[in-house]
Amino acid sequence: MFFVNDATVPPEPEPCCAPLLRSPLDEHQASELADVLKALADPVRLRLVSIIAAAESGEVCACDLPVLVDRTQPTVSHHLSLLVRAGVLEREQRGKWAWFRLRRERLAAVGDALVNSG
Amino acid sequence: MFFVNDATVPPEPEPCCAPLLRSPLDEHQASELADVLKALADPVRLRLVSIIAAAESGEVCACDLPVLVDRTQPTVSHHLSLLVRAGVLEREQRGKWAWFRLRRERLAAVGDALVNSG
DNA sequence: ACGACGTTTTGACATCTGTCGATATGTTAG
DNA sequence: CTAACATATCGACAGATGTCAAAACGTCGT
Repeated sequence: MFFVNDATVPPEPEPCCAPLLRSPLDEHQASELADVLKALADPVRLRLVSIIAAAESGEVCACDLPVLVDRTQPTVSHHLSLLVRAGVLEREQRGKWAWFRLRRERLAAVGDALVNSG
Repeated sequence: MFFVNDATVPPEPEPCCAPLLRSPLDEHQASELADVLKALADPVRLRLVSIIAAAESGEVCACDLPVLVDRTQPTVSHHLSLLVRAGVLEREQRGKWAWFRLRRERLAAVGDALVNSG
C-alpha cells in the first residue's frame, strides 16, 4: 500500500533528510523527514538499530536478532525491511544468512536535521 | 505504574532522550526514545515544529496554525498537545490565546541520540 | 534431487493514529 | 451576566501499524 518496493536502493542519491527546522518545511520535505523518523519511532526497531550499531564487526546476522528483541522471526524480518527501505540499514545476503549494517550517514543526517533546528 | 518510583520525583525529570545507539538500548530506553520520535514522525507535526522554530519572536500563537498547515483547529490542537506532552514544545496561555515555543534542548537531545550512534 | 535451514511474504487480527464535526471549557470585553 | 471568541475534548471513522502463524522462497550440503 506504499510504493512498489525495490529491495535494495543502491543508486538512491541520498535524497534523505529534509532540510531543517530553521525555516518552515513544505509538505514534501516534512513527509520525507517524517518517513525516516517513522522508521525509527518504534522500540523494537530502535533496539535493532542499536544492536547493529554496537556490533564490534559493524554487522549482525539476522538470525541472531529475534531472540535479542524477543519477537518472532517474521516480525523481525518485517522491521528490518522497513529500516532498509528507510535507508537506515544496509542488507547483504551472504549464503543463506542476511547481514545488516548501519548507514551512519543517513542516521547522522536525520540527527542534523533536528539539531540544526536550534 | 508498575515499578516503584524514586522517592523524590522532581516535577519535570527531563527523562528524555534515551542514551544512544552506541550500545544496545534496553526496552525502557528504546520506548522513551521511540516516544519522542513518534511525536516528531508526522508531517503535520514536523511542519508545526518548523514553523515555530522559524518564528522571529520564538513563539507562535495557536490561532495562526490551522491555516498554515491546512488542518482544522481540533486537529492542530491535538498535534500541539502531543508535541507538548513529548516535551518538544512549550505552551503558555496568554489571555485567550495559547502560545507555543520550541524546547530546543529536547530536540537537540534527540538529535544527539541519533548522531552519536556512529 | 532432496531435505534442512534461514528468510520473506501472506493473511489475519487487534490496536493505534490522524482527521473531522460537534460540543465543552475557558477567557475577555461590554 | 452574557456574548463572542480561542482552545480543548469527545465521538466517530478510515486507514496505518505491530504482531503472529502459516506458507512460499532461497540457499546450501548431502
